[in-house]
Amino acid sequence: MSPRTDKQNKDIRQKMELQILNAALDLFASDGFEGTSMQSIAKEAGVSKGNLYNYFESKQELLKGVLLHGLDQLSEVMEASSLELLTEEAFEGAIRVNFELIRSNKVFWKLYYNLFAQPKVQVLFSEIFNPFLEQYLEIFELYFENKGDKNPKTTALLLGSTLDGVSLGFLMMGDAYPLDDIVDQIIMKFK
Amino acid sequence: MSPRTDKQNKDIRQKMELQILNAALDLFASDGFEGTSMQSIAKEAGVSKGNLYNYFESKQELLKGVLLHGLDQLSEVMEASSLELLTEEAFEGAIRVNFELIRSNKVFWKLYYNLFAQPKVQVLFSEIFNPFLEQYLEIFELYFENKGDKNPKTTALLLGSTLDGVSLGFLMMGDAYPLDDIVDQIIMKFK
Amino acid sequence: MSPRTDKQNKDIRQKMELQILNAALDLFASDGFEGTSMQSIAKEAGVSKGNLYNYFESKQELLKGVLLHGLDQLSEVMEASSLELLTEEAFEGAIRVNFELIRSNKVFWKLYYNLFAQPKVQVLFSEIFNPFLEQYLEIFELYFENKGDKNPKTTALLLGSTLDGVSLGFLMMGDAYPLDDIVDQIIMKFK
Amino acid sequence: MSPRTDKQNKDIRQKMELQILNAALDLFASDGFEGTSMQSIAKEAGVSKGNLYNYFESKQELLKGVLLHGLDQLSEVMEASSLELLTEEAFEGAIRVNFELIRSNKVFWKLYYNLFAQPKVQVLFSEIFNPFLEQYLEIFELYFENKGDKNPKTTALLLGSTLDGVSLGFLMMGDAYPLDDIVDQIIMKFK
DNA sequence: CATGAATGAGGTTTCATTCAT
DNA sequence: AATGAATGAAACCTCATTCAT
Repeated sequence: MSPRTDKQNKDIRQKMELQILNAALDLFASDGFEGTSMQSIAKEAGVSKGNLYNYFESKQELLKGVLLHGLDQLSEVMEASSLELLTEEAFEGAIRVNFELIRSNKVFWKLYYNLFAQPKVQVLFSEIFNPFLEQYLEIFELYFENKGDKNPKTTALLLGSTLDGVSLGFLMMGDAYPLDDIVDQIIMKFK
Repeated sequence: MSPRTDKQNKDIRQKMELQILNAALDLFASDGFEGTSMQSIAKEAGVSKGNLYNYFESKQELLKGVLLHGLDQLSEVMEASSLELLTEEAFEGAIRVNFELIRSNKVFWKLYYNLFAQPKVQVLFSEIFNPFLEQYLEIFELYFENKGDKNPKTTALLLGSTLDGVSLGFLMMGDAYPLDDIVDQIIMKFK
Repeated sequence: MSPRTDKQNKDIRQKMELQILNAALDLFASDGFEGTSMQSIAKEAGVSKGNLYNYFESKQELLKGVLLHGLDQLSEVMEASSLELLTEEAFEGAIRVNFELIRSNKVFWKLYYNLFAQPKVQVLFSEIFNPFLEQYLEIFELYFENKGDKNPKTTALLLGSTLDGVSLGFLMMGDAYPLDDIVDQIIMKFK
Repeated sequence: MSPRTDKQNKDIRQKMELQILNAALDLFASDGFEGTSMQSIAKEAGVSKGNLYNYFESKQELLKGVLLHGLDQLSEVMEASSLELLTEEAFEGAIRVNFELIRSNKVFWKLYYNLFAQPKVQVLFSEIFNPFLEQYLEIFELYFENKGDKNPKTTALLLGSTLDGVSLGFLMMGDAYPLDDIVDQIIMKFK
């Protein structure tokens, strides 16, 4: 009956926070942000409604938390591919990794593209993902520039948009979408 | 003392319906389907809330009306491009026309991509656009097949996804997006 | 193209009124008063909503019309059985006729008992049916008094309530209710 | 700082639920089911509209709650009269008790007969009361059969309908209805 | 940090009735 | 007498958030 140590408290808090984030991610992705109630998140996460607000001070903040958490996980994987110049192999690898990431966390990416064109949360969305996206684009731009492309910026944008379009198609159509073949073609067309 | 003639009523109905459809399109596109209230549509259209329901029997039906109306306008323009085999010029023309359409009706296409990944209305969305999309894909598939492509279906899918991605990028970024250059590149890569 | 004569106009009006009354009766009986919309009555009767109000100035008035019309039809049949003293045969006949009436116009009686215990329309209901019911009771009272009953009023009330209860049961249960046998028993118990 | 204990919460819920049920019973009985708004129930019960829905998830469910609560109270009283064969005294007692119950909870029975012939809630009504009514009928059937009645089923039905009619009359007319005398007569006629 | 009862604004929809013609 | 477009109040219900404990 001794009081919990600080560390214990922190652990508990962290675990709870993770439960909430996971529950929210699942529900936001499958029912949409507006279509998900705080009630249902609380239930799914095994928390009381009131307690939810001790972890995230509003629904918007919770969404922000979910997105940041997803980005965190992403960053861990991508640490390596920093701002260096890509070799051809590294370029191909980056493309393939990109889709591995999507395949391994479909739910997160469904949410991502669900929010992509949603005006109501666009500011939040941009705040979070723009730095990430810009870095991505820069790496590609550098790569194309180095290959002698006259319009490396445009090509990088096109590649980015292609990745978006293909990701979206894969996420919507599921296994009917021949992702591997398509990735091969993308690489062929851009490498 | 005499009742309105049928023609008068028809005129009123048509004009009002159009007002409502336009108001709804604007608001759905800018605030999202769930984020738009029937109240606000009524106000924007200059109708009473109640009268809205004399024209569309539910919010869903109104959305359906908006989408079908957009598709109608589209079909008028695209009548020509029937299921014939495309020449290289026709192929290039089809791609360019595709983006002309988007440029000329950004609001509609914002709504389109806004709904694309929204679970709550996905069934309705598919019902309306799938036939249209499948026809599109078939035409491209035929074109690639005729060019000797071993995987015409895959290439057509990739092209479709690329168009989606680029459209989305253009709609989100606006004039900062170098659409013309990108379209040129798409044509180069696929022609 | 000569203008309609007054008589023609009256005929048309009468016919239309009847159509409305019948439509309203059907719908009130099957969906309840509050559950029936003026819209649906108009449709069923083949009139426009607006025109409905040229015949009955409100929903309440229309209900009143329906009830009065039903009572009218009733009175036609019952004219004979005026306030005279009943013989035993006439008494038995009256009971049997009562149920013939119900059998021959179930819809009206469904509405009758539907409204019976509905506070919202009770005033209207009483206004219309009380005179009729009181007359009925008086005849029975007279009959029982003449038979030497010490409490003819009470017996008449009990008979009235029994008729109500049996009618209600028959209307609710339909053919599963052995109406004929029950009527025989009522007559045996009261004659 | 500490949360309410489970017991406290349970107490609050129980008390509130009872308040709501009572308010709803009163209003449903006096204004009808369709004629009563959730708003008015909330006000009468001293709850907010929203909180009402924490207790009953729809208006229909609230009605169900009201009916089940009434039936519960009934069952407490009637436990004794199980499926045994009735003696003449017990039979007379059952009839008298029946009306005691009605006298002691007029509001509930007003609602009962108000719903009896209402199409919109008939399914719910049957679900709740049929088992109860069938048991009642069976007991009477048994009693009449044992007395040598050739048509015990019919007689039981007639008795049931008579009880309905008399209850209805009493509830509608109030003290002007000579209930005691009438009950005596019912017993005389059926015993 | 934890609970769940409570609030109240706002959402979609229905409908009796009026009105211009 | 006839039409159906239009109104606006009111109905049911949901939900993010707060609060007492």
